[in-house]
Amino acid sequence: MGRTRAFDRDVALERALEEFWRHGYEATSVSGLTAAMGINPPSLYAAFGDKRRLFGEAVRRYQETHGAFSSRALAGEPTARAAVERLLHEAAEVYTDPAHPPGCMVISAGINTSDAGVIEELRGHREAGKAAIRRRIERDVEAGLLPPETDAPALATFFAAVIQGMSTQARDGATRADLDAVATLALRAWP
Amino acid sequence: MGRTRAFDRDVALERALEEFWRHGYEATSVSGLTAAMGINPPSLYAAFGDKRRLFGEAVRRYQETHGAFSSRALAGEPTARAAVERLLHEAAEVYTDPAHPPGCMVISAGINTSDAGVIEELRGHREAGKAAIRRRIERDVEAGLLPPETDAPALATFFAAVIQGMSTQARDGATRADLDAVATLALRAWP
DNA sequence: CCCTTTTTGTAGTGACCGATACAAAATAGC
DNA sequence: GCTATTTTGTATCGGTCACTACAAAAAGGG
Repeated sequence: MGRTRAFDRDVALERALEEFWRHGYEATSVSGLTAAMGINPPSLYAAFGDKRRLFGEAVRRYQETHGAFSSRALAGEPTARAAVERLLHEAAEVYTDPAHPPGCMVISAGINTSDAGVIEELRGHREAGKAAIRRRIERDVEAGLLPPETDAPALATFFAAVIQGMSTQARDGATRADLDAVATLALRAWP
Repeated sequence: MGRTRAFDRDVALERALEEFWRHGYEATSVSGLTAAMGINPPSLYAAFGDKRRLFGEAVRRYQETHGAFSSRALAGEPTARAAVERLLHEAAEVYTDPAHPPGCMVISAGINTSDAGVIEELRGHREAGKAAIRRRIERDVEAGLLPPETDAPALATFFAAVIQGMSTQARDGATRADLDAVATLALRAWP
């Protein structure tokens, strides 16, 4: 019972996600959000709580859609080498896709915000991504596919850093070809 | 003639620089600046013009002090390989120095700001840094120290991306040892 | 001393921030 | 149709933003 909602909650969330992606958490204003979502402030607050919770939902949606290539790449290849290679080249593709803002939302949206909860939430996702790379490499070490002296944590930090650098390069206007070249060079570090 | 200034302009500028370095351009408020500089708003505006021009002076000062290791490394080694190696390892040291904010101000301070002038100014510095790496590599190619098929632009983009990734990792709490390992791995891509 | 110039602290300016009060409008159950 | 419930648009809240008007205070030149 009651008046039915006049907007599509999922579509509005996707619009909000892209605002946060492009401008970051703090630089995204509620008026900018409502304009992008095509609704008024009371509708936003009734449907999503407040700006902070809307951001939380946007991050979750991002991880399940635009950012899901990462866990798919790490889980869907027979070797760690192939998994990381796919991860880097898919990052090159996604980060420069003109259909949405450049780079990675989890990497950039929390930079230069004062909300410690936002910073920690995104940092947690980045650390989880780094740990996933490390575990995928360790799996191949234990399986005998990589030398036992392989430094999986250092490699994971390295590839995480390369991916974060690719995100920044994409925001600076790098093309997919530029980032594919970065990915290829980074793989020369493979043990 | 006239009342003498009661604060040291250079010291105040360094304090402002660190505020911009830690919080970025937009997230740094004038009240935060005046608190860090130990002065009141009229003194800030009389001495530096406005927030935007103070930021410009802070960036110039950063390039001449904390960020000067970059051009020194590229100019002070006999080979491009040694220059880039020094560049990466000095970045690892500077980005994690607890005496000042982590990471690189030129890389992080402009992220998620709406002022297009600020974004463009910092992007210009980043592009100049990338171009300096490329020219240093090209010099060794022309001198016969590197194979003629060496892709200097791609290598420059790669090392620029690694440095930007190291800056983000430093902001996420990476240690100097972590970043030294990243630097060592990145150098495996050397032709 | 007095006059001019510059800096200082106080106390604000209008604009925008995130978040809401309120009542009209729209739906469901009876 | 009537009531209860939810959403809607308008208009606004107190707080903070970058910035400044103003006058007292502090210096130099005569």
